[in-house]
Amino acid sequence: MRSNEYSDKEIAVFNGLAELLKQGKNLYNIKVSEIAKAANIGKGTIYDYFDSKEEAIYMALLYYLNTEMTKIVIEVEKIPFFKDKIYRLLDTIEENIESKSSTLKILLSAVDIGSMYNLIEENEKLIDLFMEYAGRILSSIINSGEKEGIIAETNSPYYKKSAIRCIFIGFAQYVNHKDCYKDVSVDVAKDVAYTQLIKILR
Amino acid sequence: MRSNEYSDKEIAVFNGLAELLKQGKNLYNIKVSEIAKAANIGKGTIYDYFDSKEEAIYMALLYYLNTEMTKIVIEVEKIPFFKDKIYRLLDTIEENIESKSSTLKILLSAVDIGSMYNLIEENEKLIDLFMEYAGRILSSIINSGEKEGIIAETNSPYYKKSAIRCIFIGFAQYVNHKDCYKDVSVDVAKDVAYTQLIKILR
Amino acid sequence: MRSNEYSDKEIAVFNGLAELLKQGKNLYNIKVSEIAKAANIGKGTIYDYFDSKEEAIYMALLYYLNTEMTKIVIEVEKIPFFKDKIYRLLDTIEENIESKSSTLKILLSAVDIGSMYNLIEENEKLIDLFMEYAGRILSSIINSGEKEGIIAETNSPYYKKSAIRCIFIGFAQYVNHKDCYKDVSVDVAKDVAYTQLIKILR
Amino acid sequence: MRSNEYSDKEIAVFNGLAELLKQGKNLYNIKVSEIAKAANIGKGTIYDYFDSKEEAIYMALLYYLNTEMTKIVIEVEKIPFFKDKIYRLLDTIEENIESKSSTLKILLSAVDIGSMYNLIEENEKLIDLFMEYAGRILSSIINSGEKEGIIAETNSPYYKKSAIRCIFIGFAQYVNHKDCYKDVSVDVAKDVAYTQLIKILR
DNA sequence: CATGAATGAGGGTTCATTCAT
DNA sequence: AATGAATGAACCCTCATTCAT
Repeated sequence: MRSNEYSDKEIAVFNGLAELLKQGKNLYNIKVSEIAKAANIGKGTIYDYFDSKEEAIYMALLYYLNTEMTKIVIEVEKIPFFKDKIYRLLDTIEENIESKSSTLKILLSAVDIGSMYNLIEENEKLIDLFMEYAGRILSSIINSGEKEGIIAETNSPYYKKSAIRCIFIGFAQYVNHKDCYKDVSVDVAKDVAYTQLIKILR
Repeated sequence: MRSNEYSDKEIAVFNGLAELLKQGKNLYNIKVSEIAKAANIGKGTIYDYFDSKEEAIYMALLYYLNTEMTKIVIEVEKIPFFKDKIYRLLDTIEENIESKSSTLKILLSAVDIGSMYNLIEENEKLIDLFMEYAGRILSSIINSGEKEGIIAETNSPYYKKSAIRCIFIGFAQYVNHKDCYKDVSVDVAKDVAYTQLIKILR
Repeated sequence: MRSNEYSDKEIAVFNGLAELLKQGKNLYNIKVSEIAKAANIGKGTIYDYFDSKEEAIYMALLYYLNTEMTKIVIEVEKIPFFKDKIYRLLDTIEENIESKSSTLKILLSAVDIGSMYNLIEENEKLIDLFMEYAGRILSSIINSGEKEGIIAETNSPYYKKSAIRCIFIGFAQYVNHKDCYKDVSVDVAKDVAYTQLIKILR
Repeated sequence: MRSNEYSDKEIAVFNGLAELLKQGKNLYNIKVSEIAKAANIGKGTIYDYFDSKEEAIYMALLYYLNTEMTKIVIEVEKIPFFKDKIYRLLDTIEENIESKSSTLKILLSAVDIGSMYNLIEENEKLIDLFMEYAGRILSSIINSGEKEGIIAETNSPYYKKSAIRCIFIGFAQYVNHKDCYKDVSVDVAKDVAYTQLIKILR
């Protein structure tokens, strides 16, 4: 999925939308006129490239999901060691949730939200796409873990995948509700996550 | 938080809203006239009890969060044994996610969605309230686990809580995306979750 | 037109309405609920005595027009001398325009406004009624003026009446836009009015 | 205040509103959809040029007050002689009150009515503007009257102005309530007005 | 008789979409 | 191709009126 599959105007719309979301606008109140302005194009132009506002938003989410997840997948696949992969992803999760301007964060909250528009079917595609990327990341991690003898190969594939997924989601929850855990630093939370993961997978 | 804190009309609005959500209407497109119709009251009556559509929706979410979570907390606290508690909650998660008509499911997806309206602050309250209930459930589980010697008391409170939370969220993910795991039955997924939990907590 | 032609509730509505107008509420935005509250009766009760909000307002205007104008007519008719009559009316005009709480002032501005509601026909009645009272006042004045030899009887009845009317309206204009005439005191304005009147009628 | 300060659409709204008023619609019940229809534009377009219905109405009143009063002022200032000025204005008053389609008549009744909307402050501006135009007309008349020796210069400025104003308002009253004076023709009423004026000013 | 809770028609305003330029 | 002025359907909310108590 290369960006040059999209025209300049489409990219402009995607970026304009991302910009608005970063500024705190929420996806549900967003107006076409705002998108057009943020994209520096005329309102009518959006309708030359998209059939509706909803489609434009959906395409933007899709674009960013691909862009951002591809970056992460590539990055993780480049890291040779299990532990480094895990910590890199914990860092990524932290950054993306903490940062107001993380397109991924917006995406992740948007994914479930897509249903707001009558794009439920399309929404499924977004989720599936995300799962696909997640699958690739999990595979890469399991690969390393097994090579390094950290993961007991007797565990079922589901067991292994769900274990890793759980740990990441658990950490994401921590970051999301950090203020509920004032006595737990981020580094401690990461170490806890890693320790738990090791225990499960052994 | 007893229901008789609310007037009949308020309850009617809450139920009407739940009804609509169960029917697949989504929270973002919902119209006041639909709510009124579903609640079997006049449109204007809503405004005798709530200041705005948004407030009505927020109050409904709050009401159901309290109602449903209270039920679950009470149920869990009545169960004496660790393992039974875990399996009961796994069942609850399964039921709530599977069932189109689960108000809790709607709630959980709505909670993060509440931000759509300009009730972000109120939305925080909803999340905090959920976290509070979740905390009570976790405490009850940990209590049993420690009594029964399943949970090593040397683990930090955060370690214990996050472990349990992770496992539940992980299972919720499974149920949500069941079709991605066609070779894994629900019972297997539950057993995996329990096994993982035991491993982490030991 | 004695007040005992009206029931207590009707009087309550009239007074409530007057109260609201004195408080600066304007006749066009006034709500039935406000009238009911000001009248210390239930909203529904108004409909036991009036067919509609508009009718209630119209009846109140009529009531006050009668009440206030009757007072003025009686007062003027009691005064024996031409000059005193004129000055008494100039005083009355001043008081009524100056005072925020003058029901007559409200009435006079309301009279032309009555057309707002679809009571144009009724509005005509209000104006006619006012003209009738005005006619009695003018007659009384002319009577005195002629007896005292201030008014030349050779003038036509229209000439005489219009002269007096003009002078009063002119003074009313002065009071209404007093801030445009900062160098003219009220007493001077009254004297000017009287002087002009004498000149015309002679 | 030239009309090209306004866009075509604004003028269309002004004219549409005037049209509606001429048709007997009253300012208080007027609907945005009616204005739009009368202006031959879409309802939404009004909101591209005005912030609210009230603002649109206020701007229309302002526009017509300026337009109509400017016309009258220019006309009067062109007339060289005192008597002709007076009779011209009496004619103008007659025409404007008689004609259902006089925008000025509508304006004058609207000016005091403006208070209905919450534009009381703006309403003041309208009245002040009217007074300003009226002041120019009075000055022009007095100027001629003094040159021609009709007005005794010993009279105070207020005396002179209020005299003229009174006469005009008095005549306006006659026209407004013509049916109360069935034995007085318009021409007689004008002559009476002029005679009275001469008497006062001498 | 008196009430005020309930109603729903109605209207101001917004904003996605169109289309003439 | 690109625009943004214009549109009008849609929807939230108000408030005059009703009617069960």
